Parts: sequence; C-alpha cells; structure tokens
Amino acid sequence: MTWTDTTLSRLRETTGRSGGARRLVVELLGRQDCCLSAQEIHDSLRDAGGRVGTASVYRALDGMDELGLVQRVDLGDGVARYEPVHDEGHHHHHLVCDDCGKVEPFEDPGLESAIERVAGGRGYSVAAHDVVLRGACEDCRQHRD
Amino acid sequence: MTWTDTTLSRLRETTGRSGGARRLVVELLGRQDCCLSAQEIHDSLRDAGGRVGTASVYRALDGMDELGLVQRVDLGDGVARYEPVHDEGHHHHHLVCDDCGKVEPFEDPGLESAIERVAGGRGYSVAAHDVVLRGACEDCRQHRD
DNA sequence: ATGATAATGATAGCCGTTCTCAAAGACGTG
DNA sequence: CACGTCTTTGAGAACGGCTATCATTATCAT
Ligand SMILES: [Zn+2]
Ligand SMILES: [Zn+2]
Ligand SMILES: [Zn+2]
Ligand SMILES: [Zn+2]
Repeated sequence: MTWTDTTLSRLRETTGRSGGARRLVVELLGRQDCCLSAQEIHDSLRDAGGRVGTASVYRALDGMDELGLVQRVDLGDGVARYEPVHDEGHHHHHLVCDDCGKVEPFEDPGLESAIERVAGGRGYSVAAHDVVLRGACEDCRQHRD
Repeated sequence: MTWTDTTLSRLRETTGRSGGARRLVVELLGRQDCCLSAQEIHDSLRDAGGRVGTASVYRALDGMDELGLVQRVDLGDGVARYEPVHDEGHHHHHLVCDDCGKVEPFEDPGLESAIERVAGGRGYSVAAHDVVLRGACEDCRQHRD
C-alpha cells in the first residue's frame, strides 16, 4: 500500500468525505521524497491545470500533520515545508546550502541515538526533533574565489 | 571582558559610530543566557522607559548576527529569537514544551560530535547547526490526566 | 433524486519582519 | 565649543506567509 493511498483513506476515515483539492495535494506530495512548501504545491497544481485555492492546500497539509502522515520541516527562512512520512522509524533531516539554497536530506543513526540519549536524561518525553545543518555544499565550495 | 562590552566595541569598530538604541539592545541581551524574540526585546525596552523603534531592534540583531556575536534561534513558531554567543566552542540547543511553551536550553557533547561526524562524511562544510527537541516537560506530563 | 453536511476557493485579515525617509544624533575638524 | 557631514534612529507604510470568513459547490447516505 502506497503512502498516497494510505493517506487518502486515513483522511477519509477521519472526516467522512473526500474532496478533489485534498486529493491533488496528497497525490503530489506522494511523488516527493523531500519537502515542498505550500507555495510550491499551490503553483505546481495550478501549472498542472488544477484550480486549487491557497486555503485548501494549507487545510490539507494541516490535516495530514495532525494525523502524523506528514512531517513539517522548518528550515529557518520563514516558510513551512512538508514531506510525506513514509515509514514511522525511518526519517531524515536536512542539509541546507547557504549559497545556492539547495536542500539535501540525510539519515544518520548515530545522530538519532545521540538525540534519544539527550531526551532520556532530562525527564522530558520528546515527541519530535528537528535538526538542520547549514553550510556550503560541495559545488558552492569549489566555485568560491 | 564581558559579552556586552565585547559586542559594543566590535560593533563600533565595524560601523564607526555608536547610537543609543543599539546600545540598549546589546545591554539587554547581555543579561540573558537564553533566547529572546525581537518583540520581547522591544517590549522590555519600552517598559524600561526607552523609546526604541522596532526597526532599530531588528537592525541591531541583524548586525550582531552578521558578526557572529549572536545566535539566531528558530523554534518553529514563526518567530525569530536571538541569544548572545558567550563562547565560541560552548553553545546549547533547546527543548520546547508543546503544552506550556517553556523553552529550556541544554548542552550535549555527544550530540555535537554526532553532528560533526555527519558533516564530515558529506563533503559539506557545515557552518551552523540547529537542533530543537519538542515534547512535554516534566511539569506538564504530571498534570496530564 | 434529495437534502444534510463537509469541502472548496476567493478574498480579507493578521502578524512578524523589512523598507522608506525625514529628523535626530555622533564625531572629526576648525 | 560650533559646524558640517555622515550614521543612526523611529514612525509608519509595505511586504509575505499564513489563517479566518463565508458564499458556493461537491459529496454521500438515504
Ligand atoms: Zn526532506
Ligand atoms: Zn531524527
Ligand atoms: Zn538558548
Ligand atoms: Zn511544559
């Protein structure tokens, strides 16, 4: 069962109805393996001929976020991004290039266990964690003076 | 030499002038050991009788950020916070309580070295890294049914 | 087909941040 | 100290992402 199908049915279960705008958002997100902003989703759907309102995009994203079907990603530029949660125990974090803006996902078990260790030692029950590494990607480092 | 003094003189070196608004922002930040939003700074200065404009607060923060005297912190609520960088090799990250909103700093060498390891293995030169852990603090966990 | 009810989308509003520009302040010089 | 120049300052307008509103449309059990 693909993420798109799972997501559509989970959403229908929850609200009892299914509409066209939400379906388009879910299908587009299902084709991504890293994050997209609401604006990017909106533009992409418009370019493909759909007539989807801004509000519907945000509503769809919000609904999926509440069900944990999507991960909200904040890269610090004031724009919220979202990416599908394909597998509960298998997520990634992001490297952002300060020069060209490229966003690159990475996975690292060592980092994950370090985070778990911190959480455990603090009386905190940690439900989520965000990690963003910022710097210069390989391309940009070579093209610099 | 205190952070406030260092910062004021670094700023004066850079711009050649020193004004009153900037000084107030620096002195307030120098008394903090964790992050404050621009709004909080603005309000705090106003309450203390200063007549500081919003733009001046943002300008001061921006200038310090460019010189690396201050760390910009993004907790994902759409508000930028800033905290003094007291020591180059001695920074902290943040635990945020989803219920009460409390922000708690923590330091963890294990987490830092895990991040360095990731950066090293990717051809990336990482200039900065942000980590935010989100969950329920000890207080809020007890008060929950 | 019908009607109750949820989804949709244009638009207005909100809020943090940035821009603009005239007035005030800082500093080197006479 | 007074002057002139150049920076800083602050009120308010503008901007951009996001949310709220509400009349219209679509969905689905009956
Ligand atoms: Zn991603
Ligand atoms: Zn992780
Ligand atoms: Zn802090
Ligand atoms: Zn709490």
